[in-house]
Amino acid sequence: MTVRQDIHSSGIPVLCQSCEARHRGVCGALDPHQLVELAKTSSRHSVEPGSELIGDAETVDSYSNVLSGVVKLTKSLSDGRQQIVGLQFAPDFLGRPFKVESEINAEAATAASLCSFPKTAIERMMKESPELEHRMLKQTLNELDEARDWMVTLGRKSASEKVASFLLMIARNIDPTVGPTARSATFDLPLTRADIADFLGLTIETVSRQLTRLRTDGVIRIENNRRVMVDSLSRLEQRSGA
Amino acid sequence: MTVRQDIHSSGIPVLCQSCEARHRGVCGALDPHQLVELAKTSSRHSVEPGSELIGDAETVDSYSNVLSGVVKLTKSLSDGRQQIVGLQFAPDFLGRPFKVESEINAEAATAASLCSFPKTAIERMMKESPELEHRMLKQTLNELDEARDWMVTLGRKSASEKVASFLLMIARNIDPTVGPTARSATFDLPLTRADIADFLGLTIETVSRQLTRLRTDGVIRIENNRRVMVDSLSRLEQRSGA
DNA sequence: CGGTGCCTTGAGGAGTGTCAAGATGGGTGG
DNA sequence: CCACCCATCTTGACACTCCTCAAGGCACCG
Repeated sequence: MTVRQDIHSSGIPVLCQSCEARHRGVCGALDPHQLVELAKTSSRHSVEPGSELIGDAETVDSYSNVLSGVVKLTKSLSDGRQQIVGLQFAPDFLGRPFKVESEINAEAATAASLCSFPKTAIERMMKESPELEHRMLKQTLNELDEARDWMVTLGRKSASEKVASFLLMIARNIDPTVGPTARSATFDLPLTRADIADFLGLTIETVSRQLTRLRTDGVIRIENNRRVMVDSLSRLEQRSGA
Repeated sequence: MTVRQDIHSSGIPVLCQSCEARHRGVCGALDPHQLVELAKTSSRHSVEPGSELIGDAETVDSYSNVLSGVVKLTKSLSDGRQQIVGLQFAPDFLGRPFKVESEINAEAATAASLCSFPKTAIERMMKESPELEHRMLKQTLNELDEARDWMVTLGRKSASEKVASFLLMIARNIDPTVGPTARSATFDLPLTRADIADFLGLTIETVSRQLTRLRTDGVIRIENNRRVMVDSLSRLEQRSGA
């Protein structure tokens, strides 16, 4: 036991030993030596809801792993209309390789903790480690699949289907007890009504009305405007347009 | 001259010698030996508009490069509502690595020519050639950027802004003379009104009305329902919401 | 010359946005 | 502990955009 543990954790930076990104995230592609190198220039930090992570200047020359919380990726039109184009959960990788400037903004939707490292460090390692680039490719492909799923929602679903679809997606990402066979779910919404509206291409009022309707129809229960209980996920799914 | 040509083309399969994908596409990542290997199992073929390329069975175990024409990627809801989630132009790569079944359909929007090869061949080469995976990552990141741009269009733009945005995007992809500084453009629409509607999350009628409005306002001219002339791209851009 | 797709145009209505008011809840300071 | 404030959320009335349904035009083809 002690020997096995020594084998597995020998040389792994303290910072990384209990880090989820080392397993399911991109850091899983790195060997102990590379982890040590990366950890030298890495730092964990916590951010408050609303903190700007990428966008108007600031942290443009670093990448991060999301360790907890939810980060929203947004794009805006010149007149202020906004659209959320992605949500990142742990242990997603945050940043856009091979591009100096991003037209995307990233903002903490909830309290969140991140592990950040300089762009140059990761980009150097990507050149050396095909496995790292392989993981990046896989995550990017997954994000592309998600983006295309949401394009269907944005383009072709009604307001009530959009809200139901959103709740389903959050349930699957937030409630750790929700597997493929789960029948019910409980979770705190990581987004305000305004964020949900920006995610679904609706207004705050429409989101609120649809949530009220789902509540009065007995599909969901809501506590404190944030906590949502879904007794029958399949009933919710029926309303999501599938 | 002859010597130089010999150097550059020595050992390159005939199939590939004049192929655009060898320059701007993923095949640019392969060395002559690998090209020869891949070409052994590759085949070019032309398809007619409407041909199903990925989807209900058929060619699920092969990848392709788009050599000419336009391919539309679609997703559908169970009740038949459809959304186009991407358009592929030459020399884009077509296919979803690391996944057995795709929930995406691909269909030729115009007459198109493709170069296809077995999944296994590419996947083997990706393991051997980091450069190939690097190119795949870059294309995937670009597609993700495009998808997110369209999410803004789908979620936050009005019908007239959507149609203007669509025309701009097509102009930039189709008319070879359109650079960043071009003031005007002429092109054939690669999509029917129904396709445009599926792309923009609108109905055929709304698309038609908005095109008519752009025409009566003098922003575009249309011949034969397909050929579009834009005298002032900046006027069109003003109407795209930017 | 009549079909058959594809596109356009019109009239009317449903669904969502807009504007405005009021409710709720969490935090702060007295 | 209560009073107050502020942000967030809900609800209502109305307007407008876009969808639905229906008819008609146009080009291509047998």
